Amino acid sequence: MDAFFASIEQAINPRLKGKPLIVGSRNSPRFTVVCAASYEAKALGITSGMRSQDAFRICPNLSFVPAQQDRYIWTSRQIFTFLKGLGYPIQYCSIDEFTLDIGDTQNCHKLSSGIQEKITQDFGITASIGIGKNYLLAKLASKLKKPAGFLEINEENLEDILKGVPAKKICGVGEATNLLLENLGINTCLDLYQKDVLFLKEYLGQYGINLYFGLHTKEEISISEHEDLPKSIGHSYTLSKPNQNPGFISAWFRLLSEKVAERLRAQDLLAKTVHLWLELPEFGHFSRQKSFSNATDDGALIATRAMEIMAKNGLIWPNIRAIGVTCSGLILKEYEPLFLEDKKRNNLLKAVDRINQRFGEEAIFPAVIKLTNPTTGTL
DNA sequence: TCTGGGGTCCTAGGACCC
DNA sequence: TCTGGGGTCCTAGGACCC
Repeated sequence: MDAFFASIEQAINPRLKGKPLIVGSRNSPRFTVVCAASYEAKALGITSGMRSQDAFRICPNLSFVPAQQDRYIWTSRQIFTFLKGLGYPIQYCSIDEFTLDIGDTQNCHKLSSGIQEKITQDFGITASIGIGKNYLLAKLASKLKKPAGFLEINEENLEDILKGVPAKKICGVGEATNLLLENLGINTCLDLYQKDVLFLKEYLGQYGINLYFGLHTKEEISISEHEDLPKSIGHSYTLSKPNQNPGFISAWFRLLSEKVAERLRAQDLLAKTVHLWLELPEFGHFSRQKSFSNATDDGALIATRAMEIMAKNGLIWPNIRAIGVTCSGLILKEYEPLFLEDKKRNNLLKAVDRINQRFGEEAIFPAVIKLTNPTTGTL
């Protein structure tokens, strides 16, 4: 989908249509970055990832909408369900991107325009479609004609198209890799496409091998019964200014851990590993992880473990600017707890989840994480 | 000059097992 | 205690994507 979050906001609110608009990561236009920019905003040079203050400098009468994840997730699911109904093997790539294996379907142009019309009709937004023999080429094709575009890369036009596109347009080639490629004299996608696997292996290691086969292999998407488990679930928050108050910091540990735990429980997952991530004004980024033998979906325990990791590394209430808690080592929760104490705790958490589902996300929560101003993060 | 927040994959060294 | 060889798991951190 094109400028997904911004397009949804414009579809819902007609007053925003045709206007430069950004969707911000937080409620306030200050202290936030651009999550998505409408095409009208992009035309002025506003890009996602940019600080919203800078965006306002470029365009003072920019419209601002805080991100409303629920809407985007809902729309994404509706589109996924529609695409799945077409009967081709499908893969979820990200909230606004899906891959279909259409095999040897002859008239892919007709299929594509049908999909595009349906999405525009039902949701008021546009999609771009790329066709290729594998994910990397299809994804590249979809990027080249945005918005509302269609491009097929096939054996006949492949060289013509790739020779005019810089190599860094390929998904996975970022700044560091691009610099390496430039030093090897590889500037266009075609340069990269024509290198052999041994050459790429020599200079890029395992990544070079993956890149070679990713570009050349004819790919198939298998229809797997169970959806893949996520690898990690995490939340982080940047404070408006550094803080080292133990009560304040531990409240944030708990809040982030609760958000993670809630998502674990929603997907019937337990986590074995807890990652702690901190940004310390004096030291920069700090991250440590630890695995535990008993996996958990309890926010209180996750918070305790995160704080243990901090203390074990000699950090006793350091001055903190940003804090993150992530869980990995995720396994499916297949059995209910055996012991009475665990069972009671489990039932309590389930009840809390049900109350919040019914009455809103913050209907009930541990008292220690009561924040009077979530924007500034004051207790 | 990283600004925020949510992710994935890969590397390389250490601990530990047989 | 060191000699050899094979393997897994854990951890820190880099690169990249949206």
